Amino acid sequence: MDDAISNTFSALADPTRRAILARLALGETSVTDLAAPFEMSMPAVSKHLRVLENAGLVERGRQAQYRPVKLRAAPLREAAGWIEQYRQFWEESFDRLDSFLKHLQAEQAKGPKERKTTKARKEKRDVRKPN
Amino acid sequence: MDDAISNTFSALADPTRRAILARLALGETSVTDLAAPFEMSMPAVSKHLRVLENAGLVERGRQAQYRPVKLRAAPLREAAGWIEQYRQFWEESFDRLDSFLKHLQAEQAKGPKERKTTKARKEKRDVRKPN
DNA sequence: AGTTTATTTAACTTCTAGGTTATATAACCT
DNA sequence: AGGTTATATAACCTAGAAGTTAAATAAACT
Repeated sequence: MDDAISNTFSALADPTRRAILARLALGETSVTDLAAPFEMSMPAVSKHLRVLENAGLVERGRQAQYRPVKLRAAPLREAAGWIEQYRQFWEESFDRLDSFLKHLQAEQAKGPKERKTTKARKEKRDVRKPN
Repeated sequence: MDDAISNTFSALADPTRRAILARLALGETSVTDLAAPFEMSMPAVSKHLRVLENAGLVERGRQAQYRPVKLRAAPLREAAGWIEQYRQFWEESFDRLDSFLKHLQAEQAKGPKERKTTKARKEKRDVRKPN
């Protein structure tokens, strides 16, 4: 895992971290505060915060002994962007393929000769990590 | 990791899997096809597909020896939903907090007595895994 | 029936994520 | 200076993720 989006999604994949983010939406606060609702040690929370920070989802300040944690929305834009870029396409292609396959099955019922996946293999194309 | 959203984000956190999904947006295809662009073994890709399937992002059919892989958009809706639910709030709160903190710092410059985080601790509230 | 093609399963390895406890650092308060 | 509070770091453990190779399964083609 080294690219930004992977980091973002990975950070969001943990319920504790999502809860922390949700809490932070209510406002900036201290690490101890953030840790309170969870049945886990402070260092564990500290690590989660480190993950969130590495993903750029969170920023840390300093006020006396406190290291207030603050949200950063930028990576969220990226992540949401990635999903949206495909999602609506997928919703379409889901329906499109669905009807297409029904059509194909109806055709195969008559003459089961040509195999769709064989053709698909021929038009193989290099789709290497389009991120 | 056991909840649906965690599974979805976790599945999306891998660039190989995102590439597979991107490829599938072009249409349903076979496992061999999907594996082709990657420098990894078939079983590796098979495992990735299993992950995507467990996350509900993909559905598998059967046509002869082939197990065509097809997209499912539902979990994407959920994931995008989760992000959007907070994102716009975060964008706001980011600005809100920013100006708030500037105001606070200006105040502290005069009389550095009250600590913001101390107050925050008192109004602590149980935000246990709101998913 | 035997071979080829497509895919999965099994049995491993290696690395990392997420947790622990114990200790260190840093700033505040007497 | 000494004690308390807030947080981070170190050192460790365990489970699981991601990859490998080798073998098993399933359907097609002669």
